[in-house]
Amino acid sequence: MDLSKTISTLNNPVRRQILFWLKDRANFPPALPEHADLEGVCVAYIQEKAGLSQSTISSYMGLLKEAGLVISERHGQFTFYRRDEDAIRAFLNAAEKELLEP
Amino acid sequence: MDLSKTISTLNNPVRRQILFWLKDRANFPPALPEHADLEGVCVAYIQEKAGLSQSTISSYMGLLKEAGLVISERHGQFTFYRRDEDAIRAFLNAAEKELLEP
DNA sequence: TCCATATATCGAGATATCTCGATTTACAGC
DNA sequence: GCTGTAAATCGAGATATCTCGATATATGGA
Repeated sequence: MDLSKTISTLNNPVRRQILFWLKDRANFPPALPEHADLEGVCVAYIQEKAGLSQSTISSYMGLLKEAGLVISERHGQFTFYRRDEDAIRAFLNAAEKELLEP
Repeated sequence: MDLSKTISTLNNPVRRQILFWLKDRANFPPALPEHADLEGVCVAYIQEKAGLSQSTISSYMGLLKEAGLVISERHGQFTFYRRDEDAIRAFLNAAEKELLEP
């Protein structure tokens, strides 16, 4: 849990929005039939929703992954990203611990 | 509670450290006798502890104040800064609400 | 009023972040 | 192998942040 790294990753409205959208698969177009049983959302869908370039979203997802906030899984040509709920909770706990008294 | 603004204020190790130090007055030199009954720490003490320039610390304290994380009170030539515990808790609650499922 | 001290503000150079388009890599299917 | 699609990486210009020293403002005391 690198608090500094996580905070700087979250210090961007688009990355926070992506993390928010990833709470619910229904925020994205339905998965292809052959991906029906896979968790996560592929980069192209996230990109379309966010309205930024493919390269930007790819690197944003890389940052979110480095910070441990998402998990990625490759299936064929597709990379699927999903939230790491445990890591997100761990970040919030660490932030509380640092910020709150005593 | 402006989450974006608060996060970017916290996206700096020195500002987070200051907020941490302010948990305990004992992290700073003892107050002058004439300030014994006042809450908070003056800029010069914070500056000395942080080891950055006076102007930098003054503007950092301004940012922390703008973000609502600290409260300032002027007494004579001195400005005393102290944590706003309620606002800090409010930030953590807002962060949880945005980040956590559902 | 004049001076000293505490803090705030200003202007600027160095560094980091944002975001893009172009290119590269990885993979699937023919 | 060749082609097409998905994603990752690269290089760069625009913008923001960091941090400083210099200056301005506020206040208290001689």
